[in-house]
Amino acid sequence: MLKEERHQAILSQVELHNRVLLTDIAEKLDVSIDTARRDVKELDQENKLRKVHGGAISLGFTTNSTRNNNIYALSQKITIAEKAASLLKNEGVVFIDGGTTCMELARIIPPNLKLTCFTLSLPVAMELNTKPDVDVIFIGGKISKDAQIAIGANATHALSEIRVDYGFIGTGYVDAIEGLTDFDWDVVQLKKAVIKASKKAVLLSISQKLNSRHRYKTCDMNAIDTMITELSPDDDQLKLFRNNQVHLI
Amino acid sequence: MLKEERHQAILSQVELHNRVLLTDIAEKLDVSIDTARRDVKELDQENKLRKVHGGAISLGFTTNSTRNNNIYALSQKITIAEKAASLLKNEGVVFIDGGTTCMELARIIPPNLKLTCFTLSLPVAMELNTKPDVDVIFIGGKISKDAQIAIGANATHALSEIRVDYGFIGTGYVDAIEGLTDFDWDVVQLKKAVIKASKKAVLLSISQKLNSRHRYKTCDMNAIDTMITELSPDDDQLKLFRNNQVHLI
DNA sequence: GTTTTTTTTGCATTTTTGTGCCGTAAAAAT
DNA sequence: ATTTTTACGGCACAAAAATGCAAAAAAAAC
Repeated sequence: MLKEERHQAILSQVELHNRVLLTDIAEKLDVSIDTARRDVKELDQENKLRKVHGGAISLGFTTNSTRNNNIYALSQKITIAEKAASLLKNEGVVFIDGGTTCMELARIIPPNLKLTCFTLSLPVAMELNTKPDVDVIFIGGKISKDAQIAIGANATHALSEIRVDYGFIGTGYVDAIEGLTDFDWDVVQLKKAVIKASKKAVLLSISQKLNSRHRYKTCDMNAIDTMITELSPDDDQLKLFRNNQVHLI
Repeated sequence: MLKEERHQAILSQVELHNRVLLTDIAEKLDVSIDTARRDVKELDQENKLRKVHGGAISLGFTTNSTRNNNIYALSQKITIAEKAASLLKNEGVVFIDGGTTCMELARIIPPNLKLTCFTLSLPVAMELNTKPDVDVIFIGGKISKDAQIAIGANATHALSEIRVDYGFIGTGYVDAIEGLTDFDWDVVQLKKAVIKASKKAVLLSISQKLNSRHRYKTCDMNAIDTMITELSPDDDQLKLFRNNQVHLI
């Protein structure tokens, strides 16, 4: 059997079953494990598949990073995400909310950092799932069409049974006096539950949201342990928030 | 024998078998290996075939495999998905599994069909979420890195509390006698739970998976209510499955 | 018809490539 | 912490490709 033929056979196996074991290749194509390994290695270098310990998996699984390039205020959100990432510790257990800012946080998690991440957000879960050393736990429930997060009693209840080191959350509106507010009642219920489940609640918010408010209240500012904006902590725009016992980063 | 004759003979061999060995050419056409090599080299330069170490392979053979960079056997999977979609009824409650075939099913759900869909798969949930009239309920749990589905006791238990009209599932391997098998133990546990939670279990599988088996068993064929392949129900390849009380579509 | 030139072919030699086996290192599993 | 599985480098052998050369065959020229 020609090498090229084997390569084709391996690729079709990978695409058919999404994964293949080296031992299976060796047996099926009647070659040694070493040859199977070398074949897979070459195909991996040609980007035809992805080699993993003990076998290979289809690229289709990993290349679905359809990055949305037109995120509002992306650079600011990346700044925030980087600050937030500095709080992450190896072997930590955290919650990551939905929303574009939290999505950026998920995206920049260093590849070798061991984490356990809870989330309610489908896109965040997908992104986290590309990190080899991150355990992802999705809190199930009915999925909200626009926010793409799980909502409802089921999700809220599931949150009541966990306790994480850090809960990274976003909010629609934030004000030094009114605290965190939003216009979606379901979402507010969830966020309350998240804050309760977090030893430390970390708010990620771009400065444009400061001093804005809406209908339903998530919590007071003092329920927030740390607030992260793209601004320097001693920026004038943050002076109203220094009265509260909130850490600014 | 003229060179041109040999070239024709080599080409016809390649077209017929998709491949040919230099040694076979030399023997069959009664020339030395060197001549065979030189012939193949020329044909390769004329782009009539592709020369590889030890022989030659048909161009179609390789371009074919590089073409389906997206999803393997996509057209077949769409055929299956369309058949599966015909089972969907308005206001129905169904479960949709992960995998590329089930993903196609999720994709082609008609926009005005009112459905409640349970799923364990992140990509399927994302896709379903784009349908305005589909209620999506994600069954939470630890997310499996490669399959991108929720696994574990939590998910299994959550499944035990629901009952859907149809459970559309995929499988890694299927055999008329051995039934459905897979090589991921966690996934098998999940599928068992899905089948239990379904009034009718519907298996979606392309014909290439027929008569293949692996380590762990999901269920016998008779646990499946309906099996859908891209083949016509009276196709010969399905004859072994007619003994079971499985509907074929 | 013969000679010359060009092309083709086969052979020997060297170089490259492919494959299996082994020992050890690294990673997972228990 | 120990055992099992998997990965990787080196080695050896075999198969194939490249190269150079010379003989044979075919084509062209005279």
